[in-house]
Parts: sequence; structure tokens; C-alpha cells
Amino acid sequence: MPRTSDKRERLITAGRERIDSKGFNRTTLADIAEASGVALGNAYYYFRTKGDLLDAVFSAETDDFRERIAAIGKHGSPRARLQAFLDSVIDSKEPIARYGRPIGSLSQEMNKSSGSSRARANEGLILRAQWASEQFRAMGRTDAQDLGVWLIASIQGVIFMANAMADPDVVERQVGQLKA
Amino acid sequence: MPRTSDKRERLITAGRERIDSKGFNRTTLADIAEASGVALGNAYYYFRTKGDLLDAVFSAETDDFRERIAAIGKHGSPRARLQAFLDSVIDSKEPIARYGRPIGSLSQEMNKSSGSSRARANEGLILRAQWASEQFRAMGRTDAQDLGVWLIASIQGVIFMANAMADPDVVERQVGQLKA
DNA sequence: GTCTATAATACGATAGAC
DNA sequence: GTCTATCGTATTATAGAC
Repeated sequence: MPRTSDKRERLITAGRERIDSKGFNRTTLADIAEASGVALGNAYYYFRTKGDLLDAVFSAETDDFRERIAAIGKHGSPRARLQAFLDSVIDSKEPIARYGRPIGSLSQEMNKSSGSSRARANEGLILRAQWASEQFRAMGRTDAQDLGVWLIASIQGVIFMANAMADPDVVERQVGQLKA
Repeated sequence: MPRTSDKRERLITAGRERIDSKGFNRTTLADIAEASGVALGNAYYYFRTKGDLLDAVFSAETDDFRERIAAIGKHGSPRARLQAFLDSVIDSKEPIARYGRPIGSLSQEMNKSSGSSRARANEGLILRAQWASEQFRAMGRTDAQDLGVWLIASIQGVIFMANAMADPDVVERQVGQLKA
């Protein structure tokens, strides 16, 4: 018996994948547990409720985004950073068209299960907008705030349409336009 | 005993309102039935399954959109028509920021309950994009198709952000920008 | 067509042995 | 820490009287 196990992490990873593709409400704990190779009852050793697991999923997603912008931070100019960010969106065009699930869209789905989840989901979106606004500000734009919100909104919208049209190229063409 | 009753329609209207505000998965049939003043069991006389009711809700929403563009059609120029459409979005900024529920966002929530629902939800989005593309085409734009998709994507994205930020003015400012 | 039960099921959560 | 079994409850859906 190992003193430490990676089950907690496996649950988060599997939860993230299932929730991304099916949505929170339609993803059951049994589902996540099975995908993780963890017994249903055992999952409750790691998370007191389903909502707690969701919170962990959101935190993991936010951490990932922070890592992404940290990596992007190496690019010299704010403009290059924004473009690198858009490139990273294009890179995931296939899963986007298939699942159509920007992390933020989850925020609309929840409310009841865990009071903090909605805030946590929105946090991801707002964090992105803040980061984008910073880049625009560094570019000397006076309307940086609105521009940041606009950029993230546009990406969310494109993801949405690409999913509705089931066409990954929509991501590429539209985000390509955004870069200009 | 009336030969015809408006219960079917009442169920659709109530369903639409509840689903708009709470989402499909968290809206129960008992909930809709009560709001309609229809007994739970009786609802099944009108709709064989919950998914069937959802389909009817989507059809109603699509019909509404067709009416809206028919009314807008009176405006002389395609440009004026597009602007009238954006105005209609701004007009509903409060419910948008509160519920954050563009009809299209439902498409991500469903799949299981009724196979056709997802297609039906996407249909609403695609219809909008087609209409917008037509206007751009009438304006002589060669990239009309992409522009139409872009416009609808932008609106969806803005609605999204406005909801995340719980700020109706985001709708007004961002859609105002789109008009330019 | 409409109603009041109630069946059937799905799912979150817990109990308790190991 | 992990497992199997099960409880409690919410919700879709049906049965059957009127």
C-alpha cells in the first residue's frame, strides 16, 4: 500500500476530460470513477461532493492557463504574446470543433451543485480577459480594457460557432482574422 | 370540455422561460408543468418525452427569430437591417447579463435526451449566421460568408462575457463597437 | 383529455468490512 | 485507503380512474 497515490489527480484529469466533452450535469461520478480506475466509493475519500471535484477541475484548468501565459511571456512584444495565444487556440481546433467546450461555457451550467463553482468558472474567463487587456495596455491602447474583453469574447464566440458548424476550419479562418 | 386547448402552447412557453433561466438539465418537467398550470401526467399527453418538449421549444425560438428578421426586413438597406438586429440584442441586455443564455448555448448541454435537439439548437445559430451573411453579401462584400459567421460569433461571445462579468453594460459597449 | 397515484430509474452519497 | 453494497432522493415516465 503506497503512502501516496495519484488517484486524486487521476480523478481530476478524467473529470476534466469527461466534463469537457459531456458537460457537468451529464457527467456522473460513476463515470469519472470508472474512467479513472477508481472505485466509486473511493472517490468520496478524495472529494466530499461532486461539486468539490468540479472545483478542483476548474483550478486545474486555471493553473494550465497560467502556465500557458507564463510560457508565452517569453515572447518579446505584447503583440507577439497575443498572437502566440491565438495560435494556441488554433492548435486545438479539432477538439474545439468536436467538443466546443471553452472552459468558460461551463459557468452557465452550474449554480446549484456548488455555490463556488460558478464563480470559479467565470474566474477563468475573467483572468483571460485581464491578461489580454494587459497586453493591449502595454501596446499603449487607451481602450485596453474593452479590447481585452472583446478579444476573449470573440474567441469564445468562434469556438461556439465552430462547434455548431462542426467545422475546425472555422476556428482557423476566424481566429486568423482576429490576428489582424 | 374544449375540443382544443392551449396547454401545448403553455407548456412550450413555460418550458422556454424555465430553460432559458435554469438550463435544460436542471429544469424538471414537474417544474414546467406547474408553471403552465398543467398536471404533470397531462404533460405527457402532449409530449412523449422531455426531449420532445425541448424540440418544440427550439422550434418556437427559431420561429421567433424568423419573425424578427421579417420585421427587420422592412428596413431599406442591408446595413440598416444589421444595425436593427444589433439593436434588438442591446434591447435585451438585462436578461442576457442575468441569464447569459443565448439560445445556441443550449446545444452544448444536450445530446442524450433527444438526438435531434442538438441539431435543432445549432440550426438556430446557423440560421442567424446565414441571414447575416446574406446582408453582407447584399452590401457587396466578397467575404460575406465569413463576416456573417463572425458577427454571430461575436454576439454569442459578448453575451457570454457579459454573463460572466454580470454586467449588462458590457453588452451595450461591445455590441456598440460591433456596429462600427 | 385530465387527473392522481405510482412505477422505474438514475445518481449522489454513505455504511461498514477489509 | 479501498472496496462492495446500499440508502435516499429526485425525476422521468406510465397506469388507470374519471
